[in-house]
Amino acid sequence: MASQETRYSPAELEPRRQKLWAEMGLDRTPEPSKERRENFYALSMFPYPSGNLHMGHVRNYVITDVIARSQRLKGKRVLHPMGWDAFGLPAENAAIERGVDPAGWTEQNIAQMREQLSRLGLSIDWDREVTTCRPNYYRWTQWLFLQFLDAGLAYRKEATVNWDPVDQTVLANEQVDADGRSWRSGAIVEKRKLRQWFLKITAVADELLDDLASLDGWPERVRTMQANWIGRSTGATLRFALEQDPSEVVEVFTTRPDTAFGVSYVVLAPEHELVDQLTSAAQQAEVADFRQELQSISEQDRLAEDRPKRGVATGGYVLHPFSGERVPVWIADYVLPDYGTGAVMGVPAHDNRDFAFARQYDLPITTVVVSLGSSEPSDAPNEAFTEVGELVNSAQFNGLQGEAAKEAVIEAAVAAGVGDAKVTYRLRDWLISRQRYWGCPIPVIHCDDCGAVPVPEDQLPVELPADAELDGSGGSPLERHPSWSRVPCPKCGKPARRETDTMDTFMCSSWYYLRYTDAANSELPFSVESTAAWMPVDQYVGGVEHAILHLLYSRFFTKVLKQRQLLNCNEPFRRLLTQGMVQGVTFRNPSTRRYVAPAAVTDPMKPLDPETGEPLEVFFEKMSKSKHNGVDPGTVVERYGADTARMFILFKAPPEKDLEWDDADVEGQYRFLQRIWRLADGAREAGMNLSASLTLPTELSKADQELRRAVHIAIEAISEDLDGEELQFNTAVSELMKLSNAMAGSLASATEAVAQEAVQTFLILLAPFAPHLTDELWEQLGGIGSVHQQQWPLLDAAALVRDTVTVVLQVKGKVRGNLEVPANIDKESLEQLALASDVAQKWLEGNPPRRVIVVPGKLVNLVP
RNA sequence: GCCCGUGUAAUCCAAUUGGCAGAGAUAGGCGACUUAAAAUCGCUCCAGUGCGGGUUCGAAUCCCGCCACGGGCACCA
Repeated sequence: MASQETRYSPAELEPRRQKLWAEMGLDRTPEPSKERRENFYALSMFPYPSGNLHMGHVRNYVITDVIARSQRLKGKRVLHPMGWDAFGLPAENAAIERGVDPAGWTEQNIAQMREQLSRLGLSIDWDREVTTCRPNYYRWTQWLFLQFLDAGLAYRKEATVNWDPVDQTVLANEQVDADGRSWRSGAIVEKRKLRQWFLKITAVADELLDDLASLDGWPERVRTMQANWIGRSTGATLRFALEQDPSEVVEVFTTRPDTAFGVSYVVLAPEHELVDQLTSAAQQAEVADFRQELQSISEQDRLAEDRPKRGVATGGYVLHPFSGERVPVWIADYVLPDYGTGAVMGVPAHDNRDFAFARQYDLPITTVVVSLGSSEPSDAPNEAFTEVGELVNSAQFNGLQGEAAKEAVIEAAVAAGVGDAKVTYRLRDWLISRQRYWGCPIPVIHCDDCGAVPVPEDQLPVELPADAELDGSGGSPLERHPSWSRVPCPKCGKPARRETDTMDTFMCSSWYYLRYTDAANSELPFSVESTAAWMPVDQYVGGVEHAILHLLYSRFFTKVLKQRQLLNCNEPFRRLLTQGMVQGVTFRNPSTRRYVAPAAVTDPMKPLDPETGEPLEVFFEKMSKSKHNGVDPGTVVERYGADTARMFILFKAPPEKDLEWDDADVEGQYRFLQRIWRLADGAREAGMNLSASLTLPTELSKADQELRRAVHIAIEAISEDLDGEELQFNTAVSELMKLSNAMAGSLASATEAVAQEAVQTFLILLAPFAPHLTDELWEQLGGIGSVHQQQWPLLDAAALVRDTVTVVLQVKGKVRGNLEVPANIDKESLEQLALASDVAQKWLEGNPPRRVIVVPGKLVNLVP
């Protein structure tokens, strides 16, 4: 009879399996258990619905899906949801450019992306889908804003803020990069003085910083980035009274109160409010010129470190808080108005900046700290001594050292009423106002008599008007709307105006993971019970670009909601995996700097510019349209199937690392899955039936033992890769390949029960990675139910045991031979065997070794 | 300048955390099958782990000093 060979055809099989899963409700979240540890929350950072799924999304969601699927097989109740970060500028810009409706445009994109996502076979519970731009979601974003307002953590103030001239809105500090560019538009931001809404994230700065230590499931570098961003520094304020009016003081912040007696001058930021009062008549013109000049240069230039420090004397004097001596007051560009108190004490002997400044303007340098046990201070040091040490020239503080010196000075300052211990932060309050239409309206009404009045809860949501004019003419579209903002004051009923700013979209994404736990709740954003069951998220997966932004804001929300007793967890994300980028091969002509599309390159081994014939540079870069190096997930899925795409992405690189897209490797994965198909085909033809109940014989042949060993090695290794300290999908896939190689050579000749165990185990282990193929084969081989409803295989430690092991025989640390010995041999016998071996005879030349190192099961090292 | 990460075969990546540098894959070479090609199967070439020291019986792994690349922070008082 001819063989009934079948073909692996993902295009036919994958949609069919997906349909079955949907009918079975396989991805639905089970009722959570009361026992928290039975529940597992697997979460991907939700996407902005641009309408186009890209490879970065695929990598993100496939990683989370493997985790979700494997946890289900391990018997956990899994929550694995998906949603849309759907407010944002692209929708509004599309409206301006093409006259489309932002809501319709967004919904259409969501439908399109949901469709693209569904082709990947992700086990997502779509019943809990969350869309931040829909009133039934943003109603609760508004409700939460009112919680912040009620807690005194939301306030409006006039401040110098970052203005994005391209997107025509303000931005939070976190949304401006080190080069002063907007995270979205890339435009250099401008400074503007505006009245805006802020959330008081600084109120929990200490918790945000200190609790980083508890996040041992987070990458170290993300924790460091957050710590740097929060930037806590501990020190003191000292007050210097004005000479001409001792009731006024200049307050400085310093981390080195112990250097107080080394002050030669005080420097104010040019913007400091006391500058005018301090400036003498003689210095008026010079001070004015200097301030004028600073106005004309950009923030960037002013802050560039390599610039020489510049300043002018105000002609005014203050009095030293301890000695009462006159201290001249300067203004200088290196003192920033919005850090600390906007004023510093100049201690040139012990601060590099002050030292440079003092040198430049010939100001006195007084040494007041010397290194421990050192001699006399040098009169003309050539650099600042910035370490802590022993105080000299410091009156009653002489001889004190290090921290004790700092504390003594602070204590004395407090006692004399001239200073306080003080902690400052780099972190600023979160600016959440945006002058745009497509965002969540801030639920506040401004009344001339009552001030800023919160919209009563029963009037939420404050919905966006559907008929706002979006023509890009500048200014807030809500503000220009003829009627939307005109409402009566909820308190007094007089005509009042709605707040027309919308919220930063990061507000919407700071709590979406809580909504998933209780997505249909119409009474509250989420119940305490539902978050208690699921929170914190067990595994969060997303890009490292949110190391500060989203991840810091979400931690902030969590802490505030806990204080408000709306939530009972301290940190939202227990474990965090930051996946690397997906990069595409890029060809560039080094002389013209132009990117050449890979399709135009005839020989990828020796790439030449099709126009000029010049050789091209080849490298990998983040996929983008302008570089012509994007690979469309849809095309790949169409050609090879979702399982191949998933396998490739997981196998090609460790999850945190950047991944270089390579068509040849994709082919390789496709071939692997085809081999699996043929392997199963063979087993089926040989009559394998997974539902047949077979028992392992007590005596196994050598070959059977080897196959079982391979199976259980795979169970052990893959379990560790998926659930251990470090998630390693690439090695898990290679373990699967190893097992399949072992099976290919031995399955046909193995005892029936051993072969069945091997195939069954293999399919379950592979199921999280290639869910469609494995489910199909499971069915073809007569398995009961779906492969995804099975139990994760149990490790049989006995199967790993070998009768004999090969130990390495070293002489003086160099490998000189092997020894095949019983696995359970004791140390002494192993040593005897080693000494008696030919290798020992040959290399020791009859002399007894000085030392013998025996590592049981591994090696014997003879040291002559 | 400071902090973090990464350097292993032509390429992507492993290495039970101090124990034979190679598991897996891609590409290449050879062979089998084929009239031929593709597919498939089998075999196979290629590194002593970025560099220089050190600790150790033994180092990719630990320590010290460098280099390269990537990322973060940066006049923060």
